[in-house]
Amino acid sequence: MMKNPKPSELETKILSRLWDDGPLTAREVLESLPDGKERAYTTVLSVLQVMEKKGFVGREREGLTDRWHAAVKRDAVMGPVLRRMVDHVFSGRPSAVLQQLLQHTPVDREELRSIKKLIRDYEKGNPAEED
Amino acid sequence: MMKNPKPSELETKILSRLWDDGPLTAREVLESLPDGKERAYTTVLSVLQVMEKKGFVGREREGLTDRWHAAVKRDAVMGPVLRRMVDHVFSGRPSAVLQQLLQHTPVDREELRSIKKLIRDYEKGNPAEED
DNA sequence: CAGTAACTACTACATTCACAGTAGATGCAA
DNA sequence: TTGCATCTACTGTGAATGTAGTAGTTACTG
Repeated sequence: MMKNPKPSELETKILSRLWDDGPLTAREVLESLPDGKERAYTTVLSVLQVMEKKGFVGREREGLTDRWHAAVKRDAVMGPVLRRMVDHVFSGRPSAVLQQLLQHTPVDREELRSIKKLIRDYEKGNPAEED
Repeated sequence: MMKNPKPSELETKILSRLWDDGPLTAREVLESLPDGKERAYTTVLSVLQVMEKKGFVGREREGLTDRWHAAVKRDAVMGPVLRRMVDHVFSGRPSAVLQQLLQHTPVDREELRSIKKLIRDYEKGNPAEED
């Protein structure tokens, strides 16, 4: 449908809510936006409507209100975003991103385990050769 | 100096060039921008001038031209950006970011080594330094 | 059935971005 | 010393973004 019309900042936040907690009403989205910023109801609704035109979200009527859902997968959106970031800002070095991550975000034991597993799995899938 | 006035898309690309290859002239920046897009010289210069006002970059005269350099550290800018991304888009799970990374960006042997080292160091409670 | 509450559609608007043209300065080539 | 090339400063512009108001619709309340 669309190639990679990157969602804007606010659009991304909205998508994240939809990805995490399935179909939500505009009001629910408004009230659970991850940055806790004050916004008018119509602000979120407007953005949702724009996003619908862009194909990022869809909706179904439920009773007297609409429930919105993401129409694109998190991977499909964020993969390319990360890819661009690695290429454009970290000189193609994903390790540089990981470094920032470890340094600037909280990584609990569970997270660390996940991370190590990801790497083990990756190595299994891509037997160390290349160069 | 400034809290976290997030640089725009293009500003970030420019910063990335300055972070990687020290002071550059406007023309050098233009010609080495990581997305390979065609732009006028004055476009880059304009953006650099705006960035200077924002405190992102500085310059020193060298002969008949200015050499621009980053005035903020990569970590100071990208750390918070990544942090926000983790919080707002990946529900606070840095591992989810790494997963996207492994899946959508090329990771050569050298990179994989770096990544593993980062994690070893992190576990040692000894976050790796720079590069 | 009239009033109110909640929702949606449509429109508006200030700001920021990305982009670039023009004019003026300055050094180099001939 | 005149002209060309290149640089910087300044100004402008279309589009996207984030924001919200207004009007209209729908349905429940009493």
